[in-house]
Amino acid sequence: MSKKHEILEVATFLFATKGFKETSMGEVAAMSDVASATIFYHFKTKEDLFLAVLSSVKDGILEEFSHYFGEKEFADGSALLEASVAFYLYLAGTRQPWFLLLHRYYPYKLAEENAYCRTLLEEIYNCFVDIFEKALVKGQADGSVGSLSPRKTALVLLSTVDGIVRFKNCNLYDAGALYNELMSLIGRMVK
Amino acid sequence: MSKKHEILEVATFLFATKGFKETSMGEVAAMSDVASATIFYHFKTKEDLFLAVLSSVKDGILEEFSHYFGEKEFADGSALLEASVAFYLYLAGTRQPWFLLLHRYYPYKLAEENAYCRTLLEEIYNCFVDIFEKALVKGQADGSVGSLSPRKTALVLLSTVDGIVRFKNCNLYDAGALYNELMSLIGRMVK
DNA sequence: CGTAAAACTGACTAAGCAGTCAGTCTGACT
DNA sequence: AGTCAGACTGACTGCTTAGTCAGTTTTACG
Repeated sequence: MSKKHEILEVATFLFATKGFKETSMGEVAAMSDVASATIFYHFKTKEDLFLAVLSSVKDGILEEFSHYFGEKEFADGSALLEASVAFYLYLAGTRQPWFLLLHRYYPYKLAEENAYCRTLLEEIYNCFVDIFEKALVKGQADGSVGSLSPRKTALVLLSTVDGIVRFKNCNLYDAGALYNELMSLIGRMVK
Repeated sequence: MSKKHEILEVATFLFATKGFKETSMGEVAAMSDVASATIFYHFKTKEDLFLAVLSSVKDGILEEFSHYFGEKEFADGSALLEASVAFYLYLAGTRQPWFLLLHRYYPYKLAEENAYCRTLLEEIYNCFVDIFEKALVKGQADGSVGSLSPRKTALVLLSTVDGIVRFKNCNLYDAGALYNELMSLIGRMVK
């Protein structure tokens, strides 16, 4: 593994688990087995390193998405919707650092003044909203979903699953224990 | 206003809008029109100051809650549930700093090693979950809510509204635009 | 091999930070 | 007036940190 890639992986982990300000470049360097000046050779500033991390997270999410939905076929919109929720929860379980990162405030603060950061966040969240919206539209076409605004409903659905993942990552309660309840509630919600 | 109280108000605002690590004691002192040593006279450490802030937020939430639900009567559980969601959104609008604070990761990180912090967070979230749960139980008694697990459903509802508030505070999309949709979706969800 | 660019590093700097301390000020009570 | 406790402060310290730089090592290639 190239040192640049190693730095990126370590930084992803530390920014996610400790936070941006709480992570020092020296720490990243030590864990990457690299001199701290090496980080500044590959990434101009600490903020630059963060943007590279966020970009790699975006790439990872888009890749996982196409891998998960790539070849599968779904009976109807309702089944696709359920699979979409399951995908989100699966991703949050296997890629916890990504979600820890996205549940911190720093990226959104940075997005206020940094257009590139804003773009990255929009791509990530649009991806998620689109998954839900497409399932709802498909469901309305085949009759498995009732009449409602697909976009707005998708946003509410994303809020719900994202909220559950956040609470889980904050150790407030367990997402797994809510899985069945969540699915039946969502089913009734969009019927 | 006593200087101690002034410090607490300024710290609440700064911890909420900038974050714990990103806020310096010097900054709090300057905005409170106080010498920085004065803060350390009233609060032993920066962490202590944060806990005092969180505690005052908890008190504020409990007070707002009893004020809002104090004398009102509700036709049925369904109406109470709607009022509960409205209360959460109202609070998030009028007391944005409280929610910005609660949507940061720092308090939950601190809660892992600090029992007092954990207690404060539990009191806050139990308050919210209880509001929803009580409405659902009342609704099941009067028939306006279907058969479902009140506690688990309350957790899902809290995730939903909390998720919407977070997205709004992160400038991802507007909670207001979703109000009507949200209410009708929740209504269908618990029917 | 030679050499030039790219990758990497140790030693450094300047700034910002939480927290301390010795002492001053204020106001209440005698 | 005297005194005493609590409120407050300026000046300081020791530590951490992002970022720099001049120089060394590694790599790619003719």
